[in-house]
Amino acid sequence: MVAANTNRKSRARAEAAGRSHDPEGVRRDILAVATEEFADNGLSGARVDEIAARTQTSKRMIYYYFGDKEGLFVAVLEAAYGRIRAIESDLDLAGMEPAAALRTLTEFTFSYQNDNPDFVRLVMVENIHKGVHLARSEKIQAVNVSVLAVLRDIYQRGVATGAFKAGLDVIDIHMTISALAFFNVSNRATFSLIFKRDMASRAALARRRKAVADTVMGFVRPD
Amino acid sequence: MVAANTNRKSRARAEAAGRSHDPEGVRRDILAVATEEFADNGLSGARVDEIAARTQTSKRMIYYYFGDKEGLFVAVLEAAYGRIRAIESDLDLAGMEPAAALRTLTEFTFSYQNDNPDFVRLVMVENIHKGVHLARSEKIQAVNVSVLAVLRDIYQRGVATGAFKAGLDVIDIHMTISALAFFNVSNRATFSLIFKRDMASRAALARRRKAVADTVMGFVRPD
DNA sequence: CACGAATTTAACTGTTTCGTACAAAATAAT
DNA sequence: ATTATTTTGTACGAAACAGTTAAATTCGTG
Repeated sequence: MVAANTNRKSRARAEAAGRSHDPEGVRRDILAVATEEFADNGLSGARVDEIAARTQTSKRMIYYYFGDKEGLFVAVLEAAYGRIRAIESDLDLAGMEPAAALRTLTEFTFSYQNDNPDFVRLVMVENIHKGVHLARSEKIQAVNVSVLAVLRDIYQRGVATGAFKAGLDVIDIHMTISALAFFNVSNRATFSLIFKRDMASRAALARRRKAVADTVMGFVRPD
Repeated sequence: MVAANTNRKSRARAEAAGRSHDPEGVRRDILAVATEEFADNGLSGARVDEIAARTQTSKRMIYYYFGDKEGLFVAVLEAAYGRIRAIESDLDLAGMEPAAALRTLTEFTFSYQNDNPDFVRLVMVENIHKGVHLARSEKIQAVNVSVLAVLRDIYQRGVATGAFKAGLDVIDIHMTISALAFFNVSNRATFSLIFKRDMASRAALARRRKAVADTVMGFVRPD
């Protein structure tokens, strides 16, 4: 009942000395490369051979650990969703004043998506495929509901103090935040091309982040 | 200087009688099928053989008219952008009161994107590919700036009457409208899966359309 | 109606790509 | 010591796939 080679000591040794048995390290290596490859080229566009070539290991190991290409994609999605959840739970918004908390949450979401275009692009790819891989994964389903709890707390406190308009749907608010943050990454190529607008520079991001936060605050503002 | 087989009479005859030479009809047929196929499966995921099989014509004609798979994709994008521009220019917002005009424009955009998921999905696909096909097409570049002129007129009139807050960027407003309308289609699969929210029913769309319009109005509303 | 240009048909080519087979060895757990 | 897990490496099969060759048909035009 002891976890195989996953305890800290043996793993650390394996990595440091370049030892040969390090299943978790191999998985991480494959997942990191596959994340980039799927984010760049989509599910059909990504090449298993190319992923294998860019890892420290071989194609054989991809199939050993992930079964097939789609299994690898599911694992990549799970890892990506896992990362954002881990970071989200680090935010301490319960102690802040409602308006400040909502603005902070919005700006954090915006910054996270912009700092992690691979996550956004994976979600785009998964949506092109109608969410079938997400649906297949049990791990992910429970993940993102935690954001809603945080937001619900902020909103209810805001309504109580009169800072926010009553009667809004928390999922609506979340959708608005997500949409505005997501679009800046997902549609950057076509939008900036058509409207000749830089969307990736530090200054442009700061400007847009403020506009997005203002938009969200405008939505919850009482009449 | 007379256009070959493209005048109305001969085309109509060709279609009606099932005649063999009908270049424009063949192009339309291919484009219609390819639009669905690319929107469903992405650029790499779409299969030329599958597109060919679903047309009335053969694979060879795809290459005859569009050169290669990417050429076909560019043509599909051009046609999709062309359609939205054609409809947008039909809206008569110049005569409306600024607030009503902005709300109408927002709701129209929302409805158009939701009624035309293939358009949204094509734009997603193109963004996965960093906009390289859009960049290659001269036709599209000039297209979408017309929306900005309409929006600029509305906004300036609204500022003049005091209905809107001054100092906003028209592209920012457009981006907000686009993001909120787009997301409802682009991320429907993953979002509705995670948050167990129906986003496609008539009632859900009406609700969300109002929320989106309220959000936009909140953004331009004076302090 | 002749003749060159445009359009269409049908079978074919060569490569890419996912996934596996085979054969064996190093390492870890018990 | 023995059993299970992890790793290496190459080569290969079979299907999927984008794109082509070449000839035939139809059409506009003089």
